[in-house]
Amino acid sequence: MRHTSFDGARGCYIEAALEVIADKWKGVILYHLLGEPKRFNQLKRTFPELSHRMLTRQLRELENDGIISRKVYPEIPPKVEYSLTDLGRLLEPTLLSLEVWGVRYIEMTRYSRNCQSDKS
Amino acid sequence: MRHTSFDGARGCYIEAALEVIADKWKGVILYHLLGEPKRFNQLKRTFPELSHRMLTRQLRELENDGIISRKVYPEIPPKVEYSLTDLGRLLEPTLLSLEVWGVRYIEMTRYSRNCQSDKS
DNA sequence: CTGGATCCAGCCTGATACTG
DNA sequence: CAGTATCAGGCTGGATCCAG
Repeated sequence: MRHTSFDGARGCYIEAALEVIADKWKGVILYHLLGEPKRFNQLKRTFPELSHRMLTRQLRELENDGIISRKVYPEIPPKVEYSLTDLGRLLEPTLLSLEVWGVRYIEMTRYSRNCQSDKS
Repeated sequence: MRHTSFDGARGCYIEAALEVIADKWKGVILYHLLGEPKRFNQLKRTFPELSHRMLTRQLRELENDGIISRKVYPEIPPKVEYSLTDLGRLLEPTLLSLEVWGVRYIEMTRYSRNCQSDKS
């Protein structure tokens, strides 16, 4: 939306794309949704550092942008599943490409970090 | 594919990647550096919405992350050129892929924005 | 031209409490 | 379980000034 003057047509598309997914959490969320649909708490557990509120917001935004879809099961207790839309699934090559780059990045910068995903 | 293990530690790489480039401006800057090296003001003019301060910061961060390199010409007035490093250039497929997605995104969301402007 | 430092308003975020 | 509302505090980014 806040898409204003730019240096030409070329930047437009990537800017639009970045506007939607250029966010660490969004990217990671989308990445984790590449597989099967996930429930809210499932995602929440996946990202301990991501607060409840933020996760909610990110999911909302992604949903509004048509990248993920939210399926509510009218049950008690509530059950909601998030999955990629067709549009979201189109991001798969990009995300995987980014992951590949991430590997290179860590290699080349000799990042001596451990890939522990559990920080709970 | 290992689509079943997206919950695991594999997220590390994409997380690392997103941590570095998951920023609208960084992405756009990198995109525009895919071509020839650019000077500071050149970039600044390219992104009117991006403030002097932010551009400086983003460039610094990208530089520190080894994605772009900064070449200073010891002249008066100063001249500095920014270009992609080898690592940064590895992002090209990802960025282009993202751009392609951006096209789809705009199409599918029926974004009625006009991306035809002049190319400078 | 490039870019650092400072000030300050505004947004954003996490925590918490509450609803269905 | 899933999600919203509220609020205080921190962080961020823009504007500005200064420097090489």
